[in-house]
Amino acid sequence: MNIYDVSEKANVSIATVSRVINGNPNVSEKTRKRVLEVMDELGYTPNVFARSLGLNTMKTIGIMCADSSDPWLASAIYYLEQELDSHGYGSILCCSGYLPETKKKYLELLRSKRVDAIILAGSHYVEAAARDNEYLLEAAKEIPIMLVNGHLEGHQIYSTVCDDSGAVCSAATDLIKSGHQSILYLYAGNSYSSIQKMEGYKKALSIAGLPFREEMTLLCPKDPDDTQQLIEHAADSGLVFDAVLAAEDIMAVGAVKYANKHGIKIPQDLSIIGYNNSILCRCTNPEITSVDNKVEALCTTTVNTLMKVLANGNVPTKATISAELIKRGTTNF
Amino acid sequence: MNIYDVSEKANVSIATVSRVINGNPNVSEKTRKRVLEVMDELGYTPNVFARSLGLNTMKTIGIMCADSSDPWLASAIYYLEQELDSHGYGSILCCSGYLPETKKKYLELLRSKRVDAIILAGSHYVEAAARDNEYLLEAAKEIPIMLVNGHLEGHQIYSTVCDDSGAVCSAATDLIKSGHQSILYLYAGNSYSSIQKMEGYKKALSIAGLPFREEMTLLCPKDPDDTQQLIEHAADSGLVFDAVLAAEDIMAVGAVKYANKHGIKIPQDLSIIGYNNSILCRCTNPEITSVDNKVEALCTTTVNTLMKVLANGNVPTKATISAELIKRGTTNF
DNA sequence: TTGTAGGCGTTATCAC
DNA sequence: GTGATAACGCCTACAA
Repeated sequence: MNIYDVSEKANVSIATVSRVINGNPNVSEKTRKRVLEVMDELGYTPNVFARSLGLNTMKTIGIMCADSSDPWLASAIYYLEQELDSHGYGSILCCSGYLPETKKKYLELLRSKRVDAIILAGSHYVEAAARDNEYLLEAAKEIPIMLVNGHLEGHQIYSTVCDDSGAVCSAATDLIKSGHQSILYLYAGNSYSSIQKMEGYKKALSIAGLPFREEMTLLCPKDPDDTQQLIEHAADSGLVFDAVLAAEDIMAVGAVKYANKHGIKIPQDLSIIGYNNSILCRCTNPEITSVDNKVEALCTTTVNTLMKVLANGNVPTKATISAELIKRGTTNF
Repeated sequence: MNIYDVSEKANVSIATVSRVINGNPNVSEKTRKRVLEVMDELGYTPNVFARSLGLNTMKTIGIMCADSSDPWLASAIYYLEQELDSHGYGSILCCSGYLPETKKKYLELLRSKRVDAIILAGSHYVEAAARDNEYLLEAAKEIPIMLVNGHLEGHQIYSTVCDDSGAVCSAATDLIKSGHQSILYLYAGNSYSSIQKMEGYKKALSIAGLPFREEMTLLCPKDPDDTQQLIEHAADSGLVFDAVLAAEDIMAVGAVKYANKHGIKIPQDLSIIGYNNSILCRCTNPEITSVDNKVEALCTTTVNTLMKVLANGNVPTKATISAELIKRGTTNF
């Protein structure tokens, strides 16, 4: 079943059939109708492989993420897929893991599939060391690279980021203004957004004239119980704090568990703010105040930018979106 | 940059280059080496479009799910993608939503992309009414359809399911044996697995000689607060229960919130069991006892079955995996 | 062991 | 408005 079968049955040339398929106006209404009927009758669908070969594009975008089961990334994937689909693009998904080598390997894999562009979802793709980002610059020589919540300068590299720094700074400032002096900061690593967030924390302290103390920052695993233990250990060692600001909701959950376990009253004796505004915030008692970093907006903006890029439009290489604090029971403002 | 460029530079025919690419043994070691060197030097990658056209396959599997941001589906996608990748297959992702029309549309979309098979992740694809499954049977005439936690009989349709019925029955029986007489059952809808679970609940009651009472089952939305309110309303209306068995963790979270709000002691006055063993179970206080329905095993089994199918092996059309109860603080056994 | 040539199903460029 | 025909890049009989 191919274009020849259709052309034969409709008594036209394959060129005409092709025109009908592609909506070329140079076909008489009569012919078009006949061809469409035959196509329908035969249940004909154009072969995408042949079409891709000729056009050298599959109208497909590669989406990379470290781990699609991470809640934030999972919803990012959802919004990206939906938005791409609405623009007539398909998506091929790769979970690259967090290691540089595997990231590189999967990027190559996607490139070998000749996707039209690659979207890197999440802030795990831009490393602190410039040489570790070389592979991205390299790939961007060939196809557009879109970063969702990561930032890197380079030809054909476009970033859409949330103002994580500003959001954390603002959240910390809210805590300080409502009377908190010692904010324990829980962070997850040193990805692009982790660094931004940490800077926001430092900035808020600096604005308020409070000193930044290394021991008030805790590198936490992405697990509520492990986080709880870490906090417990810090407190046992004499660390005093009246608020917890977490770079990820899951760590804020750990803080809530810590407080509940030790009979510390939330928010009277301990205020807690999470980040991402995920469903986890609504599972604890009390529910967690959290920064909504606008996954959906990040994703739709990314796709819209990409569409402009693919249409050879001129587009800014960096777009920034503002976060929003969602107030719940772990804070008293 | 194509096979001709390589052949020219290596002073061999394109046939030889092709043989080298495809690991055909009929090439002298010397030639192979030279060709590989040239390929490397030129940075040559075979064009997948041309290859796909000739072979009529892209070594790509379509993955459909209702909503990739659902935690269970998100991890299913993760495991499917990883397992497919390890077998040298790529994955095209589609989020179809929950409506029959859109499911159908996306299935067609995937088919038009000529994927080698389609994996339907989650139990939302098999409807109660036979005629609503017609589109699956139709598609299965052309390519293999794999159901992850759904079951449908048909040519080229393969199912891998968790024994949801047995798991719920066993959990309910545990509750009954530990002294509970009135188990409130929270369910999510009437998908394949929802029906299985409900049957498990009924079976446990029947085995214990307890009556099944319609009013002891609550159809809940996938939201902890809405679920909590629903339970509250039922209790206000005079419904009495000493245990809650939920078909999804998120509803169990709602039950915990209900108990916490009303000062009901868990598990002394109310036992709660969830389903999926997701991260949500570890966010509440106390943590929720939950049924682990083995997403990873379901996914790897599905992919392994698929690989056999694609290799024309003879494989059973249905595989069943057992669930496991993970005991935590919301039960006293 | 290696090379030649035909086919995979489109799209696009010419003529007419 | 329509039709022939040459790409697109690869694989694979079949020949040598």
